[in-house]
Order: sequence, then structure tokens, then C-alpha cells
Amino acid sequence: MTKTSVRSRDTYHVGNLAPQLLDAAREMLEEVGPTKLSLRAVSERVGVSSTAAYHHYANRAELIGHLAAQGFRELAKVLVIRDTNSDGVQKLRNASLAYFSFARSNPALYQLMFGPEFANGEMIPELLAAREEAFGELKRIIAEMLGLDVETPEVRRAALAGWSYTHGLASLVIHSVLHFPVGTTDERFVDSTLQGFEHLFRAQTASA
Amino acid sequence: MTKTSVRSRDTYHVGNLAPQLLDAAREMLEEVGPTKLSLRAVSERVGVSSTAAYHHYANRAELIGHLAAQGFRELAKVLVIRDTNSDGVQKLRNASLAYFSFARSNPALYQLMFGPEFANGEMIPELLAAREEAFGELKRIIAEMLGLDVETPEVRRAALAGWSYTHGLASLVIHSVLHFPVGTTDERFVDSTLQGFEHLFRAQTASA
DNA sequence: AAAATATCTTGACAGCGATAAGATTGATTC
DNA sequence: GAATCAATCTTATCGCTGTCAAGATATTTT
Repeated sequence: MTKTSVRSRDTYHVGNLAPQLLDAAREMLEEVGPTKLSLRAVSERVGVSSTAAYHHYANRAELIGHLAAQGFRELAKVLVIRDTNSDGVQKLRNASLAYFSFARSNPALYQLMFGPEFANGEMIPELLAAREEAFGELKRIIAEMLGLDVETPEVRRAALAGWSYTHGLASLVIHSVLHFPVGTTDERFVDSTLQGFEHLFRAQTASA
Repeated sequence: MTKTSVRSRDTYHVGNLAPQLLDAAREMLEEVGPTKLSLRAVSERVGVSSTAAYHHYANRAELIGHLAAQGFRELAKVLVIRDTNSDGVQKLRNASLAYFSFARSNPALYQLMFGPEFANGEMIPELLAAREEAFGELKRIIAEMLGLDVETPEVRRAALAGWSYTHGLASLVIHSVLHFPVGTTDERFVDSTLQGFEHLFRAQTASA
């Protein structure tokens, strides 16, 4: 006898549940925020029981790990610049802009990607790989710009610096530490801040 | 018997509980991480019931709000450079280093200060004030360095850029996106990354 | 068709934030 | 000094969460 509790599905077995859970989680992520995303709510959204997810993901950390990995893959895609006309410097600026826009378009996902959940270093290999993929894209752009090989320490250092800067800007804006001025475009904001940096650096090199 | 854990306290009325809760929370913060800090555990640590805190703080957000505010005040203190000998550029470097060291010494607190809990913009006024205090300290340093008044848009832009960069670096290291090399000092790491930035900027200005 | 395996459900436990109502304290007032 | 009052703390409870255990159902294999 099929005991129907509240609303048991006709099709008890759904099928490929793993990607459905991931999609549902991705949808809900931006609605409820990175911290309040619960497995139970995701499961309910898909239409399965509260614990169905545990046959596809070991725990919550693994699910959001896949979600974060997905985010890094999308970020890597956004960073590759198709524009073959512009020079290296322009490409870096465009990449920085694309990075910033991605973060602002997916704030909860971005917070998840760089959130405290993976701060201990324990994470799914897929996430680590996706992160390296994104970072590699940035290194490639900078290597082209500097006219150096990708695997040089100079390129690595420069990429690290560039990443820090853009991530910091995006992070501060997303967490509403800096308020993004209304009526401003991402482009203008990024350029304006970069201008501030030039100002800073001119003073430094002038005195040195 | 000064303190009984499981049994009910002899002195049912504790006294000034608010600061005790804050101190206990601060202690536990670095142990359990910014997300897993619970009111119940903090209350138990102090030795009061699970819900005693609600007579001093409206909810969890308010407690950690005060915790974050405390963090920003400490950060502001760290940023003021006492060295009167060095020039402006040196002071900025020292401030950046102090900022980075503060973040690395209090990773959970730092994560809390810039975490998703206040991303919506809703926060205690005290937190907002403390944040402005810290940012003001940075602006003061940069204003001195650039030889401009504190309230000029140039200074604000430059401070915003500098903050973004240092915050980004600290954030990436703390969240173990960048692995801080073992055997390296904060000083060397900050300088190395800053060097990468110079490299980046030289290429940019050279092509422009 | 029967057996084995993968998948999903129900049930339960502990921990969490939060509210409501009662108990106890120190302070105020007569 | 005794009664009253407001602040403070406790107990009880609710709904939500992650997670495990055991049973039910579907799919695959033999």
C-alpha cells in the first residue's frame, strides 16, 4: 500500500535527481542568500523528500561545493575575451570589468564562491580545479599583456595582485561596504577606481 | 564553588551580562568560525540559560553586529601609524601591512566583519560608525601622502582603491584561495604582491 | 521470475534562533 | 522595614535545520 502522507508523488522515483537539485539550489541561491540555502528547501522545491539529496551528495558542503565550482567555471568563461583587436592592457581592463560585472550579477553565488565554507581548505576537487581554471585565464591575459610566459613568477605575482584588487572591489561592493552609486555603470565605476589607483601609484613612484 | 556548569547557578542573577556575552563570543569566534557561532553556545559558556542573551541583544545579528563593530574599531587603531619619521608612502605601506596582519591574526573576526550577514545593508549604527572610523583612518593616511585635503574626491577614490586591493589580498588569503607560503612573513608577502602590481602598472602606463 | 542494487521515503535525533510565560532579583516607594 | 515594580533570568515550546537509520519502491541484473 502506498501510504500517502501529504502529497506523495505518483512517480516515486524521479530520475536524474542530482542535476535537478543543483539547478534548484542555483535558483534559490540568489533569492535566499548564500548562508540560508538549505538542503531541505531545495529538496522540497524539486519535489522530493528532505533526505533524498543524501544519495547524491554527501552533505550540504558537497552540494554548495558543486555550486561554487559551477560559479568558477562560469567566471572563467566570462573572463576569456574574444576581442582580438584590442591590445593587452585593454584586455586586462575588459577582464576586470567582466569579473566585476559577474560578481555584481550573481552576488550570492559570488559570496558562496569566496565564503567561509571553504576557508578551511577542505573542498571538493572539482571546486579546486574550477578555481584554478579561472585563475589560469587571468594569468593568460596578463602573460600576453606583459609579453611573458604564463608560468613565470612575474606573471603569477601580477595576476595575484590584479585578482586581489578586483576581488576586493567586488567584495566590498557586494557586501555593501562601499555603496555602488546609483545611476553609474559597472564600466564607469571600475575605471574610476582604477584611476584612483593610478593616482596612488604616481605618488609612490614619484617619491621613490 | 564559583561556577557550576550543569547545575543551576547559586546566583541566579549574574549582573552585567551584555559585555560578558560579547567577550565570550569573541573568544569562541576564532575557535568555531564566523558562521557556526551560536547564541546558545555563547550563553552556555557564560553560564546562563539559552535565552538570557535576548534581554540584551535583540537577536543574533545584533550580537555579531557589535562583535564586528569591535573589530572595526580595533582595525582603526591598528591603522594609525605612530612612526613620525617615515614619509607618506612608507606610512601607506605600513598601514597596508598592519591591515593585512590584522586580518590574518583574526581571520574569523575579519570574515565576520565583511561577511554576508550585513550584505543587505541592515546593520547596527555602531557598526556603520566603526567602519567609517576605520575607512577615515585610511583616508587620512592617503590624504597626507598625496598632500591633499581628506575630503577631496581624489583622496576618496585613492583610498577606495587601496582598500580594495588590501582587502582583496587579505580576503583571498584568509579564505585560502591563495595559499600563504609557509616560512614567509606578512611583510615579505605584501611587498611581493605590491611589486607585482607595479609591474602591472608599468606595462599599462608604458602602452598608454 | 527472482535476486540484487540503486534510489527514495518515513522517522527520528540534536542543535539552532526565537517567542511566550513564569520565576527571581534589585530598586523604588510608601 | 514592607510592599510594589521593573529589570533580569529561566523554563517550556515552536519551527527550522543537517544528518543518520531503517524501511519501501523502482531499476537492473541474473
